[in-house]
Amino acid sequence: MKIQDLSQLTGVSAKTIRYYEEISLLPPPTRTENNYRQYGEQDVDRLRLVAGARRLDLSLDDIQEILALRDHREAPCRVLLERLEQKADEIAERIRALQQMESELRGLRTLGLTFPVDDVDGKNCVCHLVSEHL
Amino acid sequence: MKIQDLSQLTGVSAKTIRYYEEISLLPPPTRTENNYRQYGEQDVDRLRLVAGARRLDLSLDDIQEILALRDHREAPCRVLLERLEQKADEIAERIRALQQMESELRGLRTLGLTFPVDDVDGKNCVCHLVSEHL
DNA sequence: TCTTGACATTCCAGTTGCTGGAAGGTGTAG
DNA sequence: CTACACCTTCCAGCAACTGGAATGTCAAGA
Repeated sequence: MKIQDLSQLTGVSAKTIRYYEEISLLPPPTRTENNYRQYGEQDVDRLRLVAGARRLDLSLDDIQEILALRDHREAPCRVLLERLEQKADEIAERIRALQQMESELRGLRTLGLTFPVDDVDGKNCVCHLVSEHL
Repeated sequence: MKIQDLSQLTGVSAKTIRYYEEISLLPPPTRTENNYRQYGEQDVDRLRLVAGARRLDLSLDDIQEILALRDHREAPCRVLLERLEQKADEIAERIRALQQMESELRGLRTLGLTFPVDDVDGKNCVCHLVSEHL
Protein backbone atom coordinates (compact mmCIF):
# COMPACT_ATOMS: atom_id res chain seq x y z
CA MET A 1 0.00 0.00 0.00
CA LYS A 2 1.49 3.32 -1.08
CA ILE A 3 1.24 6.61 0.70
CA GLN A 4 -1.65 7.81 -1.44
CA ASP A 5 -3.67 4.71 -0.58
CA LEU A 6 -3.06 5.19 3.10
CA SER A 7 -4.09 8.78 2.64
CA GLN A 8 -7.36 7.69 1.02
CA LEU A 9 -8.13 5.20 3.75
CA THR A 10 -7.54 7.63 6.59
CA GLY A 11 -8.37 11.02 5.17
CA VAL A 12 -4.91 12.30 6.09
CA SER A 13 -2.88 13.96 3.33
CA ALA A 14 0.37 12.39 2.12
CA LYS A 15 2.18 15.53 3.19
CA THR A 16 0.85 15.15 6.69
CA ILE A 17 1.68 11.46 6.81
CA ARG A 18 5.30 12.25 6.00
CA TYR A 19 5.23 14.95 8.62
CA TYR A 20 3.90 12.53 11.23
CA GLU A 21 6.70 10.17 10.36
CA GLU A 22 9.25 12.95 10.68
CA ILE A 23 8.13 13.75 14.20
CA SER A 24 8.07 10.03 15.05
CA LEU A 25 4.34 9.83 15.48
CA LEU A 26 4.36 7.09 12.88
CA PRO A 27 7.22 4.59 12.53
CA PRO A 28 9.31 4.73 9.35
CA PRO A 29 7.65 2.21 7.04
CA THR A 30 9.49 -0.30 4.91
CA ARG A 31 10.39 0.88 1.45
CA THR A 32 9.97 -0.75 -1.93
CA GLU A 33 13.04 -1.12 -4.13
CA ASN A 34 12.36 2.26 -5.67
CA ASN A 35 12.30 3.87 -2.24
CA TYR A 36 8.54 4.30 -2.04
CA ARG A 37 6.98 4.01 1.39
CA GLN A 38 5.00 0.82 1.84
CA TYR A 39 2.26 0.56 4.42
CA GLY A 40 0.21 -2.24 5.90
CA GLU A 41 -2.94 -2.69 7.95
CA GLN A 42 -1.29 -1.72 11.23
CA ASP A 43 -0.37 1.59 9.73
CA VAL A 44 -3.98 2.15 8.78
CA ASP A 45 -5.05 1.36 12.33
CA ARG A 46 -2.48 3.57 13.90
CA LEU A 47 -3.12 6.50 11.61
CA ARG A 48 -6.85 6.15 12.10
CA LEU A 49 -6.36 6.46 15.80
CA VAL A 50 -4.25 9.55 15.24
CA ALA A 51 -6.76 11.05 12.83
CA GLY A 52 -9.68 10.33 15.15
CA ALA A 53 -7.89 11.90 18.06
CA ARG A 54 -6.95 14.94 15.97
CA ARG A 55 -10.56 15.39 14.93
CA LEU A 56 -11.31 15.49 18.63
CA ASP A 57 -8.68 18.19 18.87
CA LEU A 58 -6.22 16.25 21.00
CA SER A 59 -2.73 17.64 20.59
CA LEU A 60 -0.04 15.63 18.84
CA ASP A 61 1.72 15.48 22.18
CA ASP A 62 -1.30 13.87 23.80
CA ILE A 63 -1.46 11.44 20.93
CA GLN A 64 2.23 10.64 21.23
CA GLU A 65 1.70 9.75 24.83
CA ILE A 66 -1.26 7.51 24.08
CA LEU A 67 0.54 5.74 21.25
CA ALA A 68 3.63 5.28 23.38
CA LEU A 69 1.54 3.53 26.02
CA ARG A 70 -0.05 1.39 23.40
CA ASP A 71 3.37 0.53 21.98
CA HIS A 72 4.52 -0.59 25.40
CA ARG A 73 1.45 -2.75 25.67
CA GLU A 74 0.05 -0.75 28.49
CA ALA A 75 -3.60 0.06 28.25
CA PRO A 76 -3.90 3.61 26.97
CA CYS A 77 -7.58 3.70 27.73
CA ARG A 78 -7.23 5.20 31.16
CA VAL A 79 -5.06 7.98 29.78
CA LEU A 80 -7.24 8.48 26.77
CA LEU A 81 -10.34 8.72 28.91
CA GLU A 82 -8.63 11.31 31.04
CA ARG A 83 -7.53 13.36 28.04
CA LEU A 84 -11.00 13.15 26.60
CA GLU A 85 -12.49 14.70 29.69
CA GLN A 86 -9.74 17.29 29.93
CA LYS A 87 -10.30 18.27 26.32
CA ALA A 88 -14.03 18.49 26.78
CA ASP A 89 -13.52 20.85 29.70
CA GLU A 90 -11.09 22.95 27.72
CA ILE A 91 -13.50 23.17 24.86
CA ALA A 92 -16.34 24.17 27.15
CA GLU A 93 -14.17 26.99 28.41
CA ARG A 94 -13.31 28.09 24.90
CA ILE A 95 -16.97 28.09 23.99
CA ARG A 96 -17.71 30.39 26.87
CA ALA A 97 -14.97 32.80 25.83
CA LEU A 98 -16.10 32.77 22.22
CA GLN A 99 -19.70 33.41 23.15
CA GLN A 100 -18.58 36.37 25.17
CA MET A 101 -16.59 37.63 22.22
CA GLU A 102 -19.37 37.15 19.75
CA SER A 103 -21.79 39.16 21.79
CA GLU A 104 -19.22 41.92 22.20
CA LEU A 105 -18.62 41.97 18.48
CA ARG A 106 -22.31 42.14 17.66
CA GLY A 107 -22.93 44.76 20.29
CA LEU A 108 -20.11 46.89 18.99
CA ARG A 109 -21.34 46.60 15.47
CA THR A 110 -24.89 47.51 16.38
CA LEU A 111 -23.63 50.51 18.26
CA GLY A 112 -21.28 51.40 15.41
CA LEU A 113 -24.15 51.37 12.93
CA THR A 114 -25.79 54.27 14.72
CA PHE A 115 -22.74 56.43 14.03
CA PRO A 116 -21.81 58.43 10.92
CA VAL A 117 -19.75 56.18 8.73
CA ASP A 118 -17.44 58.80 7.22
CA ASP A 119 -16.14 60.34 10.38
CA VAL A 120 -12.46 59.57 10.02
CA ASP A 121 -11.07 61.01 13.15
CA GLY A 122 -14.01 62.16 15.17
CA LYS A 123 -15.07 60.52 18.35
CA ASN A 124 -18.28 59.20 16.84
CA CYS A 125 -16.67 56.36 14.98
CA VAL A 126 -16.66 52.67 15.58
CA CYS A 127 -12.87 52.82 15.50
CA HIS A 128 -12.96 54.63 18.78
CA LEU A 129 -15.32 52.13 20.21
CA VAL A 130 -12.86 49.43 19.33
CA SER A 131 -9.84 51.18 20.76
CA GLU A 132 -11.66 51.98 23.96
CA HIS A 133 -12.90 48.45 24.24
CA LEU A 134 -11.50 46.72 27.31
CA MET B 1 7.54 57.93 26.65
CA LYS B 2 9.60 54.76 26.56
CA ILE B 3 8.52 51.36 25.39
CA GLN B 4 7.69 50.14 28.85
CA ASP B 5 5.37 53.09 29.43
CA LEU B 6 3.57 52.46 26.18
CA SER B 7 3.30 48.86 27.22
CA GLN B 8 1.69 49.86 30.52
CA LEU B 9 -0.78 52.18 28.86
CA THR B 10 -1.91 49.65 26.30
CA GLY B 11 -1.44 46.29 27.97
CA VAL B 12 0.75 45.16 25.09
CA SER B 13 4.16 43.73 25.99
CA ALA B 14 7.34 45.51 24.87
CA LYS B 15 8.29 42.41 22.93
CA THR B 16 5.04 42.55 21.04
CA ILE B 17 5.36 46.27 20.38
CA ARG B 18 8.75 45.70 18.74
CA TYR B 19 7.22 42.88 16.78
CA TYR B 20 4.39 45.09 15.56
CA GLU B 21 6.97 47.62 14.46
CA GLU B 22 8.93 44.94 12.63
CA ILE B 23 5.89 43.93 10.60
CA SER B 24 5.08 47.59 9.95
CA LEU B 25 1.90 47.59 11.95
CA LEU B 26 3.36 50.45 13.94
CA PRO B 27 5.62 53.10 12.39
CA PRO B 28 9.25 53.22 13.55
CA PRO B 29 9.23 55.77 16.37
CA THR B 30 11.82 58.48 16.86
CA ARG B 31 14.77 57.48 19.00
CA THR B 32 16.43 59.24 21.88
CA GLU B 33 20.18 59.90 21.67
CA ASN B 34 20.87 56.55 23.31
CA ASN B 35 18.78 54.79 20.70
CA TYR B 36 15.76 54.16 22.90
CA ARG B 37 12.38 54.19 21.21
CA GLN B 38 10.33 57.26 22.06
CA TYR B 39 6.57 57.26 21.76
CA GLY B 40 3.85 59.88 21.87
CA GLU B 41 0.11 60.09 22.24
CA GLN B 42 -0.59 59.04 18.66
CA ASP B 43 1.27 55.84 19.29
CA VAL B 44 -0.90 55.15 22.29
CA ASP B 45 -4.01 55.73 20.18
CA ARG B 46 -2.84 53.55 17.38
CA LEU B 47 -1.70 50.71 19.59
CA ARG B 48 -4.93 50.88 21.55
CA LEU B 49 -6.85 50.40 18.35
CA VAL B 50 -4.65 47.45 17.52
CA ALA B 51 -4.99 45.94 20.98
CA GLY B 52 -8.75 46.41 21.00
CA ALA B 53 -9.07 44.78 17.61
CA ARG B 54 -6.83 41.90 18.69
CA ARG B 55 -8.95 41.32 21.76
CA LEU B 56 -11.84 41.00 19.34
CA ASP B 57 -9.75 38.43 17.51
CA LEU B 58 -9.32 40.38 14.30
CA SER B 59 -6.24 39.17 12.43
CA LEU B 60 -3.21 41.40 12.12
CA ASP B 61 -3.93 41.50 8.40
CA ASP B 62 -7.41 42.86 9.01
CA ILE B 63 -5.90 45.42 11.34
CA GLN B 64 -3.27 46.38 8.79
CA GLU B 65 -5.99 47.07 6.30
CA ILE B 66 -7.98 49.16 8.72
CA LEU B 67 -4.94 51.17 9.77
CA ALA B 68 -3.89 51.69 6.15
CA LEU B 69 -7.29 53.16 5.38
CA ARG B 70 -7.02 55.37 8.40
CA ASP B 71 -3.54 56.46 7.37
CA HIS B 72 -4.85 57.47 3.97
CA ARG B 73 -7.57 59.45 5.67
CA GLU B 74 -10.29 57.25 4.38
CA ALA B 75 -12.91 56.29 6.85
CA PRO B 76 -12.09 52.80 8.06
CA CYS B 77 -15.41 52.51 9.80
CA ARG B 78 -17.18 50.87 6.93
CA VAL B 79 -14.45 48.27 6.64
CA LEU B 80 -14.21 47.80 10.36
CA LEU B 81 -17.94 47.31 10.62
CA GLU B 82 -17.78 44.73 7.90
CA ARG B 83 -14.91 42.87 9.56
CA LEU B 84 -16.72 42.96 12.86
CA GLU B 85 -19.71 41.23 11.36
CA GLN B 86 -17.55 38.76 9.46
CA LYS B 87 -15.66 37.91 12.62
CA ALA B 88 -18.85 37.49 14.59
CA ASP B 89 -20.12 35.06 11.97
CA GLU B 90 -16.87 33.17 12.00
CA ILE B 91 -16.97 32.91 15.74
CA ALA B 92 -20.55 31.71 15.70
CA GLU B 93 -19.48 28.99 13.33
CA ARG B 94 -16.57 28.01 15.53
CA ILE B 95 -18.87 27.84 18.50
CA ARG B 96 -21.13 25.47 16.66
CA ALA B 97 -18.22 23.22 15.73
CA LEU B 98 -16.86 23.26 19.26
CA GLN B 99 -20.21 22.42 20.75
CA GLN B 100 -20.46 19.49 18.40
CA MET B 101 -17.00 18.39 19.43
CA GLU B 102 -17.66 18.75 23.11
CA SER B 103 -20.71 16.57 22.96
CA GLU B 104 -18.83 13.96 20.94
CA LEU B 105 -16.04 13.99 23.47
CA ARG B 106 -18.40 13.59 26.41
CA GLY B 107 -20.39 10.92 24.65
CA LEU B 108 -17.27 8.97 23.79
CA ARG B 109 -16.05 9.20 27.33
CA THR B 110 -19.31 8.05 28.80
CA LEU B 111 -19.37 5.14 26.42
CA GLY B 112 -15.71 4.41 27.13
CA LEU B 113 -16.39 4.25 30.86
CA THR B 114 -18.65 1.26 30.37
CA PHE B 115 -15.76 -0.70 28.87
CA PRO B 116 -12.97 -2.65 30.58
CA VAL B 117 -10.11 -0.28 31.12
CA ASP B 118 -7.23 -2.71 30.67
CA ASP B 119 -8.15 -4.13 27.31
CA VAL B 120 -5.08 -3.14 25.36
CA ASP B 121 -5.90 -4.43 21.98
CA GLY B 122 -9.39 -5.76 22.20
CA LYS B 123 -12.30 -4.18 20.47
CA ASN B 124 -13.92 -3.14 23.72
CA CYS B 125 -11.63 -0.22 24.30
CA VAL B 126 -12.19 3.49 24.01
CA CYS B 127 -9.16 3.59 21.69
CA HIS B 128 -11.17 1.80 19.10
CA LEU B 129 -14.05 4.14 19.58
CA VAL B 130 -11.71 7.00 18.85
CA SER B 131 -10.16 5.47 15.76
CA GLU B 132 -13.54 4.56 14.36
CA HIS B 133 -14.85 7.99 15.08
CA LEU B 134 -15.79 9.84 11.91
C1' DT C 1 9.73 4.95 -29.01
C1' DC C 2 8.49 9.03 -27.13
C1' DT C 3 5.92 11.68 -24.33
C1' DT C 4 2.62 12.84 -21.01
C1' DG C 5 0.69 12.59 -16.53
C1' DA C 6 0.35 11.00 -12.15
C1' DC C 7 2.49 9.30 -8.84
C1' DA C 8 6.85 9.13 -5.57
C1' DT C 9 11.11 11.18 -3.09
C1' DT C 10 13.86 15.00 -0.40
C1' DC C 11 14.57 19.43 1.48
C1' DC C 12 13.66 24.21 2.42
C1' DA C 13 10.62 27.82 3.57
C1' DG C 14 6.40 29.92 5.10
C1' DT C 15 2.14 30.34 7.85
C1' DT C 16 0.14 33.19 12.72
C1' DG C 17 1.20 35.88 16.53
C1' DC C 18 3.94 36.11 19.23
C1' DT C 19 7.62 34.59 23.19
C1' DG C 20 12.23 33.37 25.10
C1' DG C 21 16.91 34.01 25.44
C1' DA C 22 21.63 35.59 24.56
C1' DA C 23 24.81 39.32 24.39
C1' DG C 24 25.55 43.76 25.01
C1' DG C 25 24.68 49.04 26.25
C1' DT C 26 22.60 52.62 29.61
C1' DG C 27 20.90 54.80 33.76
C1' DT C 28 19.93 55.28 38.57
C1' DA C 29 20.05 54.21 43.56
C1' DG C 30 22.38 52.67 47.65
C1' DC D 1 31.36 50.38 43.12
C1' DT D 2 28.08 47.57 42.17
C1' DA D 3 23.65 45.90 41.67
C1' DC D 4 19.58 46.10 39.20
C1' DA D 5 16.28 47.47 35.90
C1' DC D 6 15.85 49.11 31.86
C1' DC D 7 17.04 49.41 26.71
C1' DT D 8 18.93 47.48 22.14
C1' DT D 9 19.55 43.68 18.33
C1' DC D 10 19.29 39.21 16.53
C1' DC D 11 18.24 34.36 16.43
C1' DA D 12 15.32 30.48 17.49
C1' DG D 13 11.14 28.19 18.53
C1' DC D 14 6.15 27.08 19.34
C1' DA D 15 1.75 23.99 16.63
C1' DA D 16 0.53 21.56 12.97
C1' DC D 17 0.94 21.61 9.05
C1' DT D 18 1.20 23.36 3.80
C1' DG D 19 3.47 24.82 -0.49
C1' DG D 20 6.93 24.55 -3.75
C1' DA D 21 11.23 23.23 -6.13
C1' DA D 22 13.99 19.74 -8.01
C1' DT D 23 14.27 15.13 -9.10
C1' DG D 24 12.99 10.09 -9.87
C1' DT D 25 9.64 6.25 -11.40
C1' DC D 26 6.06 4.03 -13.75
C1' DA D 27 2.20 2.87 -16.88
C1' DA D 28 -0.61 4.09 -20.83
C1' DG D 29 -1.47 6.14 -25.33
C1' DA D 30 -0.04 8.17 -30.24
